[in-house]
Amino acid sequence: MADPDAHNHEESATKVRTLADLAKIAGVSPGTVSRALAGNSLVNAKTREKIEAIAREHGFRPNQMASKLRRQKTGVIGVAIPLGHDVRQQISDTFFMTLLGHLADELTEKGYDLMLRRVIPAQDEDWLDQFIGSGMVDGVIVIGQSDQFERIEEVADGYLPMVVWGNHQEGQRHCVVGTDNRLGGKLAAERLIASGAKSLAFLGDTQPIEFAARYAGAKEVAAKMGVAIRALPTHLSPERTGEEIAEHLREIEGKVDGIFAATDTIAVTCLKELRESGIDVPRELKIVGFDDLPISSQTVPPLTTVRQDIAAGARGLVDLLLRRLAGDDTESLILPPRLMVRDSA
Amino acid sequence: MADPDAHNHEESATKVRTLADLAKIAGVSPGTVSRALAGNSLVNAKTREKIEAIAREHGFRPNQMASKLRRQKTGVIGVAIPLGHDVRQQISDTFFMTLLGHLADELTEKGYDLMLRRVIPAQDEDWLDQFIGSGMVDGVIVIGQSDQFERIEEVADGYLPMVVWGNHQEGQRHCVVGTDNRLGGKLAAERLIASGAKSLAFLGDTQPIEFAARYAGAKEVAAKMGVAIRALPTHLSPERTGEEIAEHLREIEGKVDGIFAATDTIAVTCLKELRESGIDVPRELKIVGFDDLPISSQTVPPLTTVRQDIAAGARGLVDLLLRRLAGDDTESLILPPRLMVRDSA
DNA sequence: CGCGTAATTGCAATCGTTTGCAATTTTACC
DNA sequence: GGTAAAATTGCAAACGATTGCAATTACGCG
Repeated sequence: MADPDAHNHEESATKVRTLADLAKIAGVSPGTVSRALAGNSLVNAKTREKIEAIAREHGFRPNQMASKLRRQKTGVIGVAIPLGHDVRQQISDTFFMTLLGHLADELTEKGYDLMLRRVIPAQDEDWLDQFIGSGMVDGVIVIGQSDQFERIEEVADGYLPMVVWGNHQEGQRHCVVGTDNRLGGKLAAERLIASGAKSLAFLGDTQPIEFAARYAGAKEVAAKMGVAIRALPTHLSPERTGEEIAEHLREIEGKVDGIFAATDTIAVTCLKELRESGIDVPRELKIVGFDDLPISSQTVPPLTTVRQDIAAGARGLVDLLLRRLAGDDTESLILPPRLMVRDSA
Repeated sequence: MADPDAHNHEESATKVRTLADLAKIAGVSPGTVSRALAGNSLVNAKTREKIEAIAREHGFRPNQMASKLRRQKTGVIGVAIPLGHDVRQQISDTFFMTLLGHLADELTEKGYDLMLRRVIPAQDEDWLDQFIGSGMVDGVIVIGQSDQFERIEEVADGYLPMVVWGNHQEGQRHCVVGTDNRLGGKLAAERLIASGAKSLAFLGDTQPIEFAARYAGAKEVAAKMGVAIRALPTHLSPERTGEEIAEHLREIEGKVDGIFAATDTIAVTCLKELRESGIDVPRELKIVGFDDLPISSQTVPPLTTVRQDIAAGARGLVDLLLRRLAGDDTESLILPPRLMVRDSA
């Protein structure tokens, strides 16, 4: 605090870059410096203060690589975003990005750094082992199972500190945090039917198991209520999606009066296309989305959607991962979805 | 390829975790294994193949920490997001997240990993030195100057491999990539005035220099055209912003007929509040935003806004950083904004 | 077949910290 | 003041890969 010249890092005659350098100046051994800087060890208070002062004066900071090598832990959590089906789909997807933001918050708070890696499994089927085996991370969070369910399962058998955002299936072996997609799908379908829809369509790719589960839930309800439902595969890549949806809409015009969109992003595009076609929502066609993105309350009409609690998801992911790092073989965490009734259905 | 049992990583009697282990099996020295796995060295082709086969069979991967320590480079680029004024403002901001996504793409493509760190300068004024001095990254990209302009300047003097997303100011020393905010502000104001606005308001926080420059540009045009303009400070934190904007709108009702929103996020909220108040856009009130987020073309009415080319920005950031890593003291890169005329003004 | 050169491989130092263990200094107490 | 116990500090061996230099082997050619 009473440091008269904290700024002259540059001026200091001798560059001190290693513990040894600093040790020489302080007149102690490197070991002592290490302990002093680590803080909690058993070093004489006066010695520590002196060392800390010198360190501050020279802007010294111990080399992390060496430290991590020696301690065999990195303090870094890897976050992988597999882009399975539609390349470039998710990295620009608001939902995943928001989740990522929350993850960054949570991890930082717990003192971990976050290493982000976008992977294209199709190009490199070894992606997960490589990330884990790289020795760069203490644990891994995978955002989205994409079409990599099996691979993740395999890895999970031999690698504890991994948690995945995605869908939970009966008997799966990897630890997952995610919304109950099937239930969400049910809520959506129930709502559509309750508000008068007689014939439903699911807009989205049914390959990814998250989406498949949403569709399955909707299908179950539709079957029970004696309502038809069909799936219209829709990609998420920003360029094609508009055109594709427009096509679908033309195709189903008059035949379908209730749309369950796999994500809000799709739903919002839908709303836009419908507005341009002069089709009234919700009178002629009802729509329910999924996610409850910030935009969804601001569309016209405001979107009825199934909410995923992203912040809770991020907290869960980090929480479980830390427990796993501590050796605990945690259970999965399934979050309840919540129907946000607004005006589109 | 002709590997009869590539799967039995687990079964392999002896765990091979180090170069030395592998070397023993292959009957060569660790040095040779290192060279063989590195690929490009001068190792006998047959020896290399044998080593690679063994490595594959045992799922061996060299320890990164050791490698990085020895080679004195990490292959990791740090990406810092300083949350200056409004904590939690930017990490959930669509614009920054999209930029981050593109950065991840670009960096991955160039073979770098990305370490993400969210920092709250107010809590830790040493954030930048700490990130750089951590020895964890070869270079740093800072997303947004926030209120940390001075600190960044200081650091830039002694640290070459840093590039910042943000605003460019006459004579600044750090290398920046960003949109010409002042010009963007001018475009916005010109558009508002051209479409008939007689009295303008700027909605946004004028503290961050990016926003300040946008406001300055608008003010310049307003002054030249003899039109009034006022700034209405608006925070970006998701919770308060709606209420705050509503308040502003009540306050200026009738007095202002043209709004320049500092970001599309603000503009979209504005549109929503106005719709609820029954104020017609653009007839009674015109609005121009900034960013051109994906949502902006889907609002009602579609938002006229100033477009920032995020992808080009990310490419520029990475490109300049790599040149700086190679020792080149690069110039800043200023991208031209583009007015996207839609229906809100 | 012998020798010179080129192609491979092995050796051993190095990157900078951490940490168990031993050595030393303090402190406490009789 | 002396001795035992406690508190500090120093020593030196890891951590695991890389790489300059030296040593060995292979190859070409007269």
